[in-house]
Amino acid sequence: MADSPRWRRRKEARPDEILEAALAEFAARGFAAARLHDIAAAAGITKGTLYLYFPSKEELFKAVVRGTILPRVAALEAVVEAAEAPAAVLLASLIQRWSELLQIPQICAIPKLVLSESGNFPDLARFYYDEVITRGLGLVRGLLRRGVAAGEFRPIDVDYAAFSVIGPLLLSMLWRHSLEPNGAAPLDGAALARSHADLLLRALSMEGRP
Amino acid sequence: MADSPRWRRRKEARPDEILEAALAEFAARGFAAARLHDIAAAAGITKGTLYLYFPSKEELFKAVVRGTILPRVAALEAVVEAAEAPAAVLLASLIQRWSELLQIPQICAIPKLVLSESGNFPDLARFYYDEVITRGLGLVRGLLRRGVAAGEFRPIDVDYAAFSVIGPLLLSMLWRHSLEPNGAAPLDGAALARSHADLLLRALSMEGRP
Amino acid sequence: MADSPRWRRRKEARPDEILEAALAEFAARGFAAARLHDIAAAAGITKGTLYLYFPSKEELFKAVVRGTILPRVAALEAVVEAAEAPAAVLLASLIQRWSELLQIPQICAIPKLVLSESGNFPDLARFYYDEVITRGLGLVRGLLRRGVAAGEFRPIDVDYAAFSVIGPLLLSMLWRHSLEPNGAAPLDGAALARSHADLLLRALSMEGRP
Amino acid sequence: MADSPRWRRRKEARPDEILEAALAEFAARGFAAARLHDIAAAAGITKGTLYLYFPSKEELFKAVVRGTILPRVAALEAVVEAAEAPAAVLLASLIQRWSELLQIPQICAIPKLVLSESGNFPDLARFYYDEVITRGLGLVRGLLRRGVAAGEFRPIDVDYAAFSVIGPLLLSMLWRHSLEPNGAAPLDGAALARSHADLLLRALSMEGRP
DNA sequence: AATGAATGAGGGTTCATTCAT
DNA sequence: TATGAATGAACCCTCATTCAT
Repeated sequence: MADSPRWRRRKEARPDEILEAALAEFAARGFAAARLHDIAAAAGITKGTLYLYFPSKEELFKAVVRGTILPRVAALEAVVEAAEAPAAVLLASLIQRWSELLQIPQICAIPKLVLSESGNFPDLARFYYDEVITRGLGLVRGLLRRGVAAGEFRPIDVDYAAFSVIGPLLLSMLWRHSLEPNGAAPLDGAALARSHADLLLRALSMEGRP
Repeated sequence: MADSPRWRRRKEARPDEILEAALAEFAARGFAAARLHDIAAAAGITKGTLYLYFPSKEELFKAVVRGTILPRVAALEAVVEAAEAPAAVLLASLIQRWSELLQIPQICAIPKLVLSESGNFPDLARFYYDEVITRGLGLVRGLLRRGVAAGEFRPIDVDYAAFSVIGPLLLSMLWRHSLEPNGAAPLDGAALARSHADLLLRALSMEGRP
Repeated sequence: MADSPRWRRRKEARPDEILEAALAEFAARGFAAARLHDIAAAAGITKGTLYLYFPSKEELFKAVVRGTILPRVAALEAVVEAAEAPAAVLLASLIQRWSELLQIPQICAIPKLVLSESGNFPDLARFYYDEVITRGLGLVRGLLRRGVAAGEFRPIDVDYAAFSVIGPLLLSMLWRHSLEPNGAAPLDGAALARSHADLLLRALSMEGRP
Repeated sequence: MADSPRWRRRKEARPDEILEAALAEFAARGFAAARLHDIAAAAGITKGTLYLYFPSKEELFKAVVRGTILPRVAALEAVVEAAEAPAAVLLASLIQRWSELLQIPQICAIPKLVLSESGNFPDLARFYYDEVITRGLGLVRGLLRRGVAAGEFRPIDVDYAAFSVIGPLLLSMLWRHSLEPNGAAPLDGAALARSHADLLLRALSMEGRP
């Protein structure tokens, strides 16, 4: 029994298993309504053990948000910054990459979680704003600016245009996470990405200009 | 003290005062973390009195969401359906009207509230999907369809295009409600509306087409 | 309307209507679980009005018990004291009279009520003991004593024999009130009275004695 | 203080300690008026700990009643069924055994508790009727039937006679529990048992019959 | 490292009682 | 006299957190 490999505890894997279980629970119920008992059970441990890894429910929650989202943002940034392609191509590619995140439920849960708990966790909202939103918006704005500067895009207010780019992508994540499980029509991420990119590129193009 | 009565009868005004206080509290903390004690205090009554008007915390929450959002949707519908103007004009007008809702914090709180609690209140999410989202999307889709049929807009996939229209508007509400209080740059609703409408109309226009 | 006789309030009748409703409610739920709201509703008035007639729930409860039981005891006492018949006849008659009380649910409820709440209402238990039990037992003991003195009954310990007389009668009331509504076999009060009287008279008789 | 731990693990002993404390509290106040806080304190624990052992106040109450009474009934049954003695001897023995239960306050509390709460706990009343009353009455009835069949007892209506046997025994329990603490004359259980048995045996005997 | 019994503060809910009308 | 809106104390129950094992 004691030496059965099934029961060998991988000490290093623990924190990640806990974070995964916690994300699922927090996403399903919100911070306040999530129970540590359920998180522990889902992670295959007991309540007391949680406290060996995280000092409180709050810290666990913050660790969940911080740990889940940052790597993704960095990945998207890399896509854009490394490339030399025309802005139009990069924009379409960025939208398409983002739409692929729709396949990952844990990712779709994060925006809802942060927006939901922004009132109770101001520092988390701030962190998310600084590390995710600002960087994400900056990514898009830089891209638009490049396009305008290169004469690919017509001159626009880049700051607000970025909202037109990102809004539908955020909407699709919230839709997937919060509405589809409650009877909403399922979303075809790829089709949405194509449609959105098509509209945006047309909106930005110089065509038809004198 | 002796000459100020402990309480006063205000049966008629009470429910609305309660709903207002409850919306503020639910919006700030979420359903689970909101305390009836605080809602009551904000409404100028005591906890027990809440139960003269609403049978439980849950029902109070549902009444808040239902009562706050429905009138607004109906108002927006009326704007579009009554008008005979070209689709492009209507679309710009719809976006501008919506952007005016950004001035009303209570309205901005609703989407977050529903998305946050969709996991704990499936029937509320369903109600919101049926009565708000479906009707809102339908409004936009009908408008786009009219424009396409009239030869004003180029032929597009109306279903997905509606996401491109609505996404940024939703984003602006969440931004105002959840991010601005936490350090995010303030949003100029009118400017955003102009920018978004400009991009959309360009994206939809026949110009530059053979 | 105002002069409709149906709605004429008989001020004098009020207290009794309240007592009746209160007895039913207290009997069904016990003192603590009975709700003044329900009592008032059953009496056709509102909660506040109760306080015009009784200063508190406790006093209402005491009035219920006191008002319901005392007249009955007095009636039974009169039966015995007035009569000149032989003790055996009187005993059978007393038992039969008592068994008739089984038809009156309100009466059957009283013993349970007093026994139930004796812990919370010591003065009520005391009152009941002094005014009902002592007098009831005294009635039976006096009767037995008369029979022994007259040579009708064999010499017995009158004090304890009274328990043998009264116990089954009490049991029948509790049975009717608490058990029959919960599936117990219905009791034939008259048959029980006959059987009990028959056994008692045989137990007390001189027959078979030298 | 520093050297006395705040609590100690006693998983095995706890349930019984709780049941004991709960019985005392329920017996003293009734179900509705009993406070879990007091029960917990009497058991040497805190309120929350109760819920580790019983899921609700109701279930605790039911466990109290079920756990306290069943063993006693079984014990009495064993006394009667195992014996080969004449019915008269058994009957006197049964009454005497029962009277010994008067020494155990917890037992005397049970009938009152069940009768009191029969309105609020129909299933408990049913359980008590099925498992205690029916079996107790059956015991007595079987014994009487044996005596009649053997020619020891005169022919009587066994069903009703059982009430004459049991009623005084129940009365003595209620007396002990509810009246003695409130000023009633103390009962001598042994003397009452002798008196009752004497009367019953005389009532049932064939003596003096032609 | 891991457990899970125990805690205790805090929340939702009920209801006897009060009092302006 | 009668109402019923309002109160506030008290109760059951939950659950994050602690700590002896």
